[in-house]
Amino acid sequence: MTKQAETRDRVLDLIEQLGVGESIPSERQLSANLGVSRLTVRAALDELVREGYLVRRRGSGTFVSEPKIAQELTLTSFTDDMRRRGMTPGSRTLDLKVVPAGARLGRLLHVSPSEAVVVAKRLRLADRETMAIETLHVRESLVPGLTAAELEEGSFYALLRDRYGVVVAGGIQTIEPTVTNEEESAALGVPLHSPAFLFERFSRNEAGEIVEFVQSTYRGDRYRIVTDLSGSVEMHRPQALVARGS
Amino acid sequence: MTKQAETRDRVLDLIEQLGVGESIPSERQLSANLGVSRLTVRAALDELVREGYLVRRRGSGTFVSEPKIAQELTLTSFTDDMRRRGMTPGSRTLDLKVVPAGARLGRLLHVSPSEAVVVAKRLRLADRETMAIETLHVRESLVPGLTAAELEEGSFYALLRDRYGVVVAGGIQTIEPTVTNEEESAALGVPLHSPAFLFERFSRNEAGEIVEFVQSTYRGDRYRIVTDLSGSVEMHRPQALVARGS
DNA sequence: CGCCACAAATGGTATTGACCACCTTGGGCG
DNA sequence: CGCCCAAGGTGGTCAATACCATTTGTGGCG
Repeated sequence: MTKQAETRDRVLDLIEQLGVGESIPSERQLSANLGVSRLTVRAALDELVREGYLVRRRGSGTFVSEPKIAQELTLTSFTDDMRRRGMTPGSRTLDLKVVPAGARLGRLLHVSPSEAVVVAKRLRLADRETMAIETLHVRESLVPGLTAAELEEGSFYALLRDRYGVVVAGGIQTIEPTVTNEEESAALGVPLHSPAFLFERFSRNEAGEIVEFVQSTYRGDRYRIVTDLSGSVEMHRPQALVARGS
Repeated sequence: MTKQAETRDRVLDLIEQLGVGESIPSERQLSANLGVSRLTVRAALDELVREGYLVRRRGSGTFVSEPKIAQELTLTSFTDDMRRRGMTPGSRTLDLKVVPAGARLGRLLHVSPSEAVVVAKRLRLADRETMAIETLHVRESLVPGLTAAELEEGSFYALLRDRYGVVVAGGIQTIEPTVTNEEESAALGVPLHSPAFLFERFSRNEAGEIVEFVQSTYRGDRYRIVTDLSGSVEMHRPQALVARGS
């Protein structure tokens, strides 16, 4: 455990005992109290400021900040995303098949066109209501024996990690507006040609290899993206997805 | 100009002359070459790493990273957003009027219904092509004498800061999918009922007062949101703020 | 020829000391 | 009583130095 990490934890303890808007001890005081140099304190505070726990005010002090809606949220998992806002996530597998990748999928997943690929179509539910319809593409060799039932149990990423030892380390996601087609309208329970988000995500493991390609259509009447613009200059970090309350 | 900012600019120059994947000089070399301490170099590099220009490899060096197209695209102004995408931003004011806020606008802007409000409708251009149509609402007392021409010159936020001394410090933005109506289709040059993004943004100054309310409709065929999910694992921290008593 | 250990170089962490720019506050003056 | 300004405290920046952990290339040994 580095001193910086220890300092971070100590300050986090302090933060928990304080209310929003109260000030933490000055950097010099923390330095003396914790027996570390001021620069180490600053490095730890830098981290906490980046994460949104604290705000600095030059000449004044460092204060506990209001919890930000957008902080701590990751875009990676629908399951986590829903849980964080108190909704119960669910999943219903509509179809699961193993097929040769073919030209298009092979190119997208960076595998040979003859390689076996699992293609699964499923509904994503929040509080038993359909929030999105999703098509998942993943190399069959990564998830041998994957069943439709397993896909409904919990987070796919947790499954990947715990059962198959595949850790999702990063990815790229694009979002565009679209309108629902017949299949999507029926699945989501919305009128034909309703506005919707189309999410396309490529996930990579630590080695940079593509793990999955996912296309999701989110109903536009119940799902919206909320971004917190606080600290627009310095904070080049999180964007978060937030489901609109019903 | 602080030494750190100078160092940052120098390194940025170096980056432009190098290709992706090439290494910049070591921190110690930069320190010697630029005549600043290694700490200052590190602070500057920290910033560039945060912004995605560089990646560090312990024991190996610091390298130019692949350009991340738009990972914080919605966090800044349209002007900055387009520049980051390598396009030339522009603006054309369609209409600008000063009207009483009324009930709805007064509530949104947190002002009296009788207060004068500037309502401006303008096209946002990228490389001379229409990218979005936007309606801006701002208290008239904040921007006395604002003209249509000024709105076309550059970033509205730069104008607010430089001419009116109003610094936008934060805000909340929501994004939802929609389809274009007649006016939007005509303005954007797309068919009626084309998919589009509807952005709604509330900006606040440092005091937390609402500065502006903006509604923007972005054409969905040319504008996509791209998010980089790398690092989402690291950001997955225990959240003490939720449990904290208020 | 191939493997391995070691040395050099790199970024990561940490200390001490100093000065600056800014904000807050309290005391003094009108 | 109220205003103003100076002093002290705060975060922001910078220097010089030291040691650690990791990576990598190279030279020597088998």
